[in-house]
Amino acid sequence: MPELPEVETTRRGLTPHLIGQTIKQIELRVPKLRWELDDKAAAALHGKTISAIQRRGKYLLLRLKDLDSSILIHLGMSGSLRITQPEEALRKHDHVIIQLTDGKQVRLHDPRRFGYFAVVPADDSHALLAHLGKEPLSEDFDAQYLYQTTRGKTLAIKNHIMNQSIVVGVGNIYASEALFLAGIRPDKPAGTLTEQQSEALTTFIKQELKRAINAGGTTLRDFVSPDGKHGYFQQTLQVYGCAGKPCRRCNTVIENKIIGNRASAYCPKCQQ
DNA sequence: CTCTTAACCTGGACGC
DNA sequence: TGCGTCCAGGTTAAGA
Repeated sequence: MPELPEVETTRRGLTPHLIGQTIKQIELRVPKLRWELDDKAAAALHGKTISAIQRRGKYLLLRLKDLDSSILIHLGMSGSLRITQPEEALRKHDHVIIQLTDGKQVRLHDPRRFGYFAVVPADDSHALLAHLGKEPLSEDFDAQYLYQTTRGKTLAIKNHIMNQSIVVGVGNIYASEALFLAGIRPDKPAGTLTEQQSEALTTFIKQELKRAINAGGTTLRDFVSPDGKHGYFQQTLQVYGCAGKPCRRCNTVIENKIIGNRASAYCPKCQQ
């Protein structure tokens, strides 16, 4: 579910509920998600006030007032965060509960448990954050940067733009969509990208991420933003999940190819 | 260093 | 209804 637009939608949904709120208790209901969870570190945050919620790539960071630690959350493949009242019944896979002093709770729900919850240094020196690439919606991420980083690379361009140490937040859906719009085959060796293609790809990555954020994210399976609304960007997907169907542009059947262990849908005619 | 592969997990869809 | 198989939005550790 969560690529950059879904994480950003989550951040925006949580912000009005969490800013200025104080943590009463953090309950870790499983010993580990992607990695071990640390009860002691979580307990040290009791009584602390949330001052801001930031996003870095697909990570969420809850900043805490007067503390040199932050809460780091990753939603993995199936994670979501919801604001609930304490009397609401716990669902299976509600793994982390942050109880706030105003009575509300934030629950991290993650069936596949590929997500993560940790207390990390507020200076973002943690290994998971330290080596992240550029934010795709920043001016830093431009055609020249993409072009330069692809030189000499033989791996597929789709894998390159999904590499979080190059550019963050782009996952399987938006990589597939941006490559379609740019007219580039997903398995094209990254090093063979022309400057013109780099320009187009950069433009469409930014465009699609922005459009998806404005639409409230893509709803696949059960993605729900913290206020319970569903995103509706899925209605505008051109190739992702469309294998076997006619291309919306030229009617050629959309093909599916496994690239880097991930399903990759593309139009064999529109994308070269 | 670059690249590929397997692994971590559960649940839903589908075929028989 | 039930069982087996396949697939899924991400990431990284290990191996080639």
